[in-house]
Amino acid sequence: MLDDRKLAVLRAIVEDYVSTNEPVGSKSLVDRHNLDVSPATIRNDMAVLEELGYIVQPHTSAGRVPTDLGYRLFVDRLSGVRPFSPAERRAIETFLAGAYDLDDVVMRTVRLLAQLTRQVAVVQYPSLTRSAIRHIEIVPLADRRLLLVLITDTGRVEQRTVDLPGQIADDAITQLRAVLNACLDGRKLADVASAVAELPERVSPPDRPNAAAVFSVIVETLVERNDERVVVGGAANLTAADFSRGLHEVLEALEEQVVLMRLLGESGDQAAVTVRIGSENEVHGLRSTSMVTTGYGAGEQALARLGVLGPTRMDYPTAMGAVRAVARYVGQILAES
Amino acid sequence: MLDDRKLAVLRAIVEDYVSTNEPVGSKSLVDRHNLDVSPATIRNDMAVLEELGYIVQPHTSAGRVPTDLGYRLFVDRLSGVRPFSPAERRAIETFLAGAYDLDDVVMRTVRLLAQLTRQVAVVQYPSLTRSAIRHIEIVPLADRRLLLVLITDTGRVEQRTVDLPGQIADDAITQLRAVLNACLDGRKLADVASAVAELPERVSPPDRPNAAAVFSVIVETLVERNDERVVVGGAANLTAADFSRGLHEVLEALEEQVVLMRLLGESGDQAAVTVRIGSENEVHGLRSTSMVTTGYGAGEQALARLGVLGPTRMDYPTAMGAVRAVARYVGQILAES
DNA sequence: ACTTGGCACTCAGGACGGGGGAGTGCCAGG
DNA sequence: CCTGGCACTCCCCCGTCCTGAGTGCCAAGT
Repeated sequence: MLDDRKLAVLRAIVEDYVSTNEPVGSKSLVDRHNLDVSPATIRNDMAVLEELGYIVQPHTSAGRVPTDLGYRLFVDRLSGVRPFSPAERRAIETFLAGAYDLDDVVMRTVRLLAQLTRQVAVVQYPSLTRSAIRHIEIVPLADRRLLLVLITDTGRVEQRTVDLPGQIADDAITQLRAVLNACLDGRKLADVASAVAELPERVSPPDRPNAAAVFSVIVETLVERNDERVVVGGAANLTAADFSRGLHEVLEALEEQVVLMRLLGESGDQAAVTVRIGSENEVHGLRSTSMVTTGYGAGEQALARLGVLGPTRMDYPTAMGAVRAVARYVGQILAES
Repeated sequence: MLDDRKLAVLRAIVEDYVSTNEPVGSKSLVDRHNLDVSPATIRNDMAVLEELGYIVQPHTSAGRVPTDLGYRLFVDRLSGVRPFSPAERRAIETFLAGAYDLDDVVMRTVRLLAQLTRQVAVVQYPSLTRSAIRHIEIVPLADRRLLLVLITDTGRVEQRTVDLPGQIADDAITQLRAVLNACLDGRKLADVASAVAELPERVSPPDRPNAAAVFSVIVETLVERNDERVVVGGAANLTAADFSRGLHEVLEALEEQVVLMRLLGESGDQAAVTVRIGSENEVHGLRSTSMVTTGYGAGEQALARLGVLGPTRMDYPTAMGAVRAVARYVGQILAES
């Protein structure tokens, strides 16, 4: 059904279309790539490819354009991941190495990805749940209000205000701080919920209502409210691709943190680079875009995901290479700090 | 030179053009607004207005379009600020009141502004330099590395890692923490630099090199590196206005924090709503956009600025009203927390 | 069973060419 | 100073034509 030449034709169509943005016809195909057969032969192959749903023609008497299915076949079987040259790798590394805190790492990563791929870059903040607590700080703000600051071993700092049911004395705060740090330091955040459950008995009875308020905020922050932020960059690159009328929808989708989270999260394998093409995205406004994502993290386990988003007509090998390389180096940076 | 009717004509032209996005002619003017004179009279007025540079016609035998100068006159003398109805105010208030921390306040503010004005919203994080230190925390991360966390009375939390020249003992950290909090708590950040200068003598000599490293990071963070972040939202609204080819440039400018800072910062009066129209923006890519900004802050002094950005063809009264109202309520929220 | 050249066919897109219409400037009269 | 009338100017829309790239099909060649 799909002999080698037909696959080669599909690959050629994808490559040409990606680089020229024009439907590609049989004649220009044989010219550009050195397939040593005649245009007529190619036409027959293209007819088959079209029948199978890998390509379409926008209108009669026009060249062919890959379908989502065609791109899918392309990334799955026809294209590798373009590896990055040592020079490029060095550039990535030095660019990221200059960062001085987590926010900065994330910002730099977004910029870097956007610039490397000339697409929209999307980076999720390292997840809380996989990391461990390094320190908890409590600061009185007002009479019945505290500021709770949580520092994780990935360098992330979470802050939350707590409204207390009653007054609280300074030494009670000191006690509470000691208890919290004694019991929670070094705990994986995933385990915190259960650890917190046994805390109340360590607090002197009169302070328990206040302590309970603090505890519930901790649990809420870390476990239930899984509000990973997602940072987007390079939106200007969207104007290069012509989404005709859809650009508005794409931009809208990019502003919905929830939507982005879903897109990033729905990938199977954490370590591998995964590609979601066009209609494979369930999000309505992104039916004509593709996402290339992968997990990243300090060490082995993935803490979060990052990737790029662009038109389905995208240079997948390069995008995949960039995403993979950047993820790797961000992981290194995070592991070091 | 500019009698009342001519001003009325200019106002009418601006209003019509803003709402229809089409060059407005003499006839449609007298129809829509009840100027009780004939089209010919209006034509004469328009000729004068054109001569003075307030309006132009895109081509002969077309209606007139306001120039930047025209809009300028409009906002300065012809339009007030559209006040918001009590219902709208309540909506703003309740929307913002749900926020649980500073990040959330800023995010909500951006969304709110974008939605109210259907333009791009721009919100600067509350400035550090105007606020005071509420607490400083030091947490050992590794052998020769500390995490420094600064909490300000505006609820902002700054974090920075410090690389130390030498080892540091736990009790030295405790001492350092005590010294810092004793001397800096409640200080305005603007005064911190001088306060820090006298700190070294309070530290026991052997620890001074390490302490110095910490102090220099503090000063650097708070004073020299004035890295106020700017958050942008509602970029999708740009697609409604037709920037033909310039949309790319606008999006690019919006991704440059530095550019945004300059735009927000360059305003004179902190409290008033200021408008910068088209070519009044020195930034290259934003020559066809206008910005409406104002300062906001807890209490009287402005901590930072916020505003909206859109095409020069913008509903200025509404935009100004929205910016003013939102700034006011954000200030309230900040003052409370 | 493929491949190839030939041939007729299709259609998007650019060039050309009128109207139609909205708008203007000017002028003479109120 | 305002007004109606009038001639004029272009943009824009619409229909027409034409060209060129590309296709599908077929009959002949390997």
